[in-house]
Amino acid sequence: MTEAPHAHDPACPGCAAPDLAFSAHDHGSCATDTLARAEALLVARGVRLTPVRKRVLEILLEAHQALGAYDVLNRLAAEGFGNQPPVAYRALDFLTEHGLAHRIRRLNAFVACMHPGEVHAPVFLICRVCKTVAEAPGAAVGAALGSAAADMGFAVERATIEALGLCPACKVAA
Amino acid sequence: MTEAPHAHDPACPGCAAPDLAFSAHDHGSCATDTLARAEALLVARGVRLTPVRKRVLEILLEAHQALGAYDVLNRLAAEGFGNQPPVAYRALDFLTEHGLAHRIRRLNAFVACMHPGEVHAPVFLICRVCKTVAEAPGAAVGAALGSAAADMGFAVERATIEALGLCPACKVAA
DNA sequence: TACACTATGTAATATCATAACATGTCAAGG
DNA sequence: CCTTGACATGTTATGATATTACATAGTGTA
Repeated sequence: MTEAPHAHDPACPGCAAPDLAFSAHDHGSCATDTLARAEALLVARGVRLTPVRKRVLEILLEAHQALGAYDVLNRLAAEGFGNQPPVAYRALDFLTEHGLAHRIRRLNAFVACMHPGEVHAPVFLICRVCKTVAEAPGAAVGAALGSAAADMGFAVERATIEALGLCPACKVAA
Repeated sequence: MTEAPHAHDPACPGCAAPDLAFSAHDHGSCATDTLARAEALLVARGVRLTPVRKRVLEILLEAHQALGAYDVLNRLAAEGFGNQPPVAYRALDFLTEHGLAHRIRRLNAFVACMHPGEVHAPVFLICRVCKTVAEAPGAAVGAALGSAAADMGFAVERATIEALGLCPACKVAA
């Protein structure tokens, strides 16, 4: 991580994000932890966390919120990496395939996964006011979906489950 | 409907689509029924099913599968309606807002809703082989999602639930 | 008719994503 | 050590999806 750890700041949109969700926490440590876990995981799989890929993962972790591919690209370009879309998309695709990042289709954006390696059917909660994206445990939802699909003879392989609504903070404010 | 009713044809991708899902049925009648229900519903709400809107709904019903906005636009343009994107997007947005159509985010596409007026948290099953989109009953999935979200203090307002996998026919073929 | 309201048409542009190909990097086998 | 093959990155170009802004036209009502 290049960003120093910092305490919870209600003005920071990232402060209600994945895994630690809508509660105070230390960005720096959760990000470094995640990055370390990610590296170990990829080594175990025999694939490489190259500079671009690593930097993209760091960018997502630092932002601690959903970023568009072009947001990521701009930051990469500013640091001397290639400045064409495929540079960002390739790294994001790689991270997504390996479960280190998730795509939020509703936002055309990507977030770092906060618990890489663990099996999880991700469920995303998107606050329509502050745009914060939280990753909720999705086992029960996934099971319900699998069951509804099975009733129709359909076999689920992947699922996109995204809820739009109000996070606790914005609910209070409203 | 401008398309004549026809019996189930395994070669027709629409023949495994919303509501009647993955089983044989009569396209013409399910489409005309749906259109009639839609009209009644809008009259009751005091909004207008104008020519463009009606035609877009018909196009979706005829296609009986997910169509991109530009697919819809091309058909409209061929029939003398405007040929700029807003023409299609406005009609599609209107239909979506009134529950007459749904947006499939994974496909950047739209499908006609087969049971307008009924409250339903739509769940979509997308076959990765034949691209067919089916709408499954989503009450249980929605409830699970609402509950998982509530545990984190998040209030769900809308949800996107889309599963990618294999439909019965393609499962057998594989 | 005049007015307000809604809907449609059109131009221009923004945003998101991929195909195709050239170049560079690196480690394993000769 | 050097070749070779696999993988990764850089770059050009283009395609696909979506929106903003403004002009025009229809609709119902006072």
